[in-house]
Amino acid sequence: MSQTKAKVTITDVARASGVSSSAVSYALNGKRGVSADTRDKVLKVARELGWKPNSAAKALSNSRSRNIGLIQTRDPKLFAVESYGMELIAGLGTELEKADYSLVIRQADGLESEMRILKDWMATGGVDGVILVNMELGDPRIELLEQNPQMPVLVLGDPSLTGGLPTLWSDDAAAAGIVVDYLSGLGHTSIVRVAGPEEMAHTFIRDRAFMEETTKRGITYSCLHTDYSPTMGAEITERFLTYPGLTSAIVYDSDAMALAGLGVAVRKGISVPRDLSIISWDDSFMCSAVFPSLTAIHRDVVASGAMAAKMILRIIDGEKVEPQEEKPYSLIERDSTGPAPTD
Amino acid sequence: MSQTKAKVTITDVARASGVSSSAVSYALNGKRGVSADTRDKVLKVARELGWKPNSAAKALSNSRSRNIGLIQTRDPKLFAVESYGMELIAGLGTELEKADYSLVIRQADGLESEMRILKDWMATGGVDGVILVNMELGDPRIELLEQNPQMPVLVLGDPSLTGGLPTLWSDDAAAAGIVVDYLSGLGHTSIVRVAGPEEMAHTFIRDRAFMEETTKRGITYSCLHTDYSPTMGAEITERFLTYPGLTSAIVYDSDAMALAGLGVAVRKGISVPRDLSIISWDDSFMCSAVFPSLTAIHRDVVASGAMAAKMILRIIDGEKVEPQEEKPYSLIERDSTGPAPTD
DNA sequence: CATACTAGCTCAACCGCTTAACGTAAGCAA
DNA sequence: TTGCTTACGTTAAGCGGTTGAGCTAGTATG
Repeated sequence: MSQTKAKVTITDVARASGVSSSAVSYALNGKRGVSADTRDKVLKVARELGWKPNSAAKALSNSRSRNIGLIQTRDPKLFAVESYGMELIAGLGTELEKADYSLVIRQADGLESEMRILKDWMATGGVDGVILVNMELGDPRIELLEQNPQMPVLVLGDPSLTGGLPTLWSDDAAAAGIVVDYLSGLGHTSIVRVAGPEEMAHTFIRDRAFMEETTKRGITYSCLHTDYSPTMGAEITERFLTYPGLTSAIVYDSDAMALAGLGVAVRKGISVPRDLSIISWDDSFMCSAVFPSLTAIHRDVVASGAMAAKMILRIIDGEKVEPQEEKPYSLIERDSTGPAPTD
Repeated sequence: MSQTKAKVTITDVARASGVSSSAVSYALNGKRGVSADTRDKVLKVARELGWKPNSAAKALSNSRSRNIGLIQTRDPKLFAVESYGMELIAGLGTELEKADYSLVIRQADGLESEMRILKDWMATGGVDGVILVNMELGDPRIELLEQNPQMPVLVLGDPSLTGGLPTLWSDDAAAAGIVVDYLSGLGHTSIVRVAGPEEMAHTFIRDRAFMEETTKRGITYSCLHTDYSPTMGAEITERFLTYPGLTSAIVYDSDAMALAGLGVAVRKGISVPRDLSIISWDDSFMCSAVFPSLTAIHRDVVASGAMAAKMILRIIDGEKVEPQEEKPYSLIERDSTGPAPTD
């Protein structure tokens, strides 16, 4: 085995193959300027010596770090609650891997520190592009990135709220329609929604869509916003269920809250789905594992992550990328939903 | 506002403050060699121009990338199932952030590709240190890193299986003792364990510990290994519960499998905890949200991540770091465990 | 046969920052 | 005055690659 001693540089390869370092560079990068013989020789030597290009040198020389940046905001504890983050990373990661790109993750404890990190990346060239997630209403990141068009960016969020930046988005409004349709079809005339934080862009989109869809069908609709924590989801459920007959269906904006809500209902002796139907927005293994299993709005986050990776790479390559829609949500019917109770 | 036009380099700062670029470097890095006046001037100019050191240049010059590497193996879909990964990242991230380090994540689809990535990092200098997780028995990564002592590494795993490498470890054997003690105290005379994959180092440790602890107390113990998927956890539970009276307590190696197992039991009309006690190894919000809530072995993964970050940074700084133990596991008693049924 | 062109290679500059080595002037003691 | 420090700056080399501009020898062209 080749004992990788110290760092082996292009100069070592050059010396060992009896040519200049430029020739080595040409050979290794498949450029013209060297004969086939020399190229073979160099490649062979490089392989034997276990040469790999130093990433810093390469980055400095062609101003490309081969890094994609992703910033995690929100409370670390809450993060773990959601499968979204991990699935996204997995999807991004696998696809970036193929392009020999790395995913750089930084942790922010709010929009301000996220802005700082973004500015940092723009000034230091630490990443070749960024992916923005968890967009808020009037998000300052949009303006920042619009003002600095030299930094490739992909926003995961609704195009109506992301300025002119390239986006990958899910049609949450359509999904809201599916949910309302479905519940309405089961005879429910009232829907309660335990939503995410009000300032989140996707919450806003959903809020509006639910409002419209329920109004259209003459369904009573009421909505309370949470911080996405299961605890708060449980509290609100508790409050709603204290007055029986208030609603026959609750839609949760996350699987974690749906699970917590289900727990509350069961504890209160409320039968799901006989007395109460529950829908989880976002599907995960929990939804199918728990009893009764949870009807859920499903989307393939890993696939979206992979798609996002492909898009940001194209954007980095200078392509103009149009807003693209994810594979649409689908409703997975399980045991937590049923006909509205006939009182 | 300062319109960040193009990249601003140290040379720009030098020109603008009328000194050489070296003087600027000294000034900005707080080194001696410049007068207080000059230093102030330079700092002021740098701030005005919005200068930030180019990370590639800095990395090239002092052979420090300020990146810590973490490799995700395992099936992306399975990943999302566990909160462990995300919590670890969160813990690492917040702590690295303080030291102005970034977390670089790469996705591998097996040990071989993980080895490739590690070798890559060692040759390219892409990261200053790596954190190894999900250790397996006879893991080839140990040997690789031992042979290349120039690459700082921290292993998250039991010191008995990680050669001489620095480790941060949890005392799984002790926790196994706690579990067996607890169940034994409740009068259970038989324990079934739905474990993780056999090749995982921590599974091995737990296997051995459970075997010893149960033998010591004369408890019937049987164990089946899974791939950690909730599906497989459910299947095995199904199989075990087909013969009633086979066991009165099941311990699951992950919260996901525990939830799935609970679902199976409830569906079969088995009362938890009256007829069956369930313990989840690894606690998460699910365990408290579900009904009945799950008694669980708890550890603070976010805190461990933070500790791991501090350790790897010290290792990078050349300190010799002794194997360190995480805050010990604790058993959180909830509703899924109770006295053994008296037949 | 002189000229032009091209393939194959080397030189040297450059990416942006660090740092050892050196120069210079001021400060101080003898 | 000389000699020795010390403080403050500059120059230049180097980190490990890339790349435009030569240079040289071989081949095609008129």
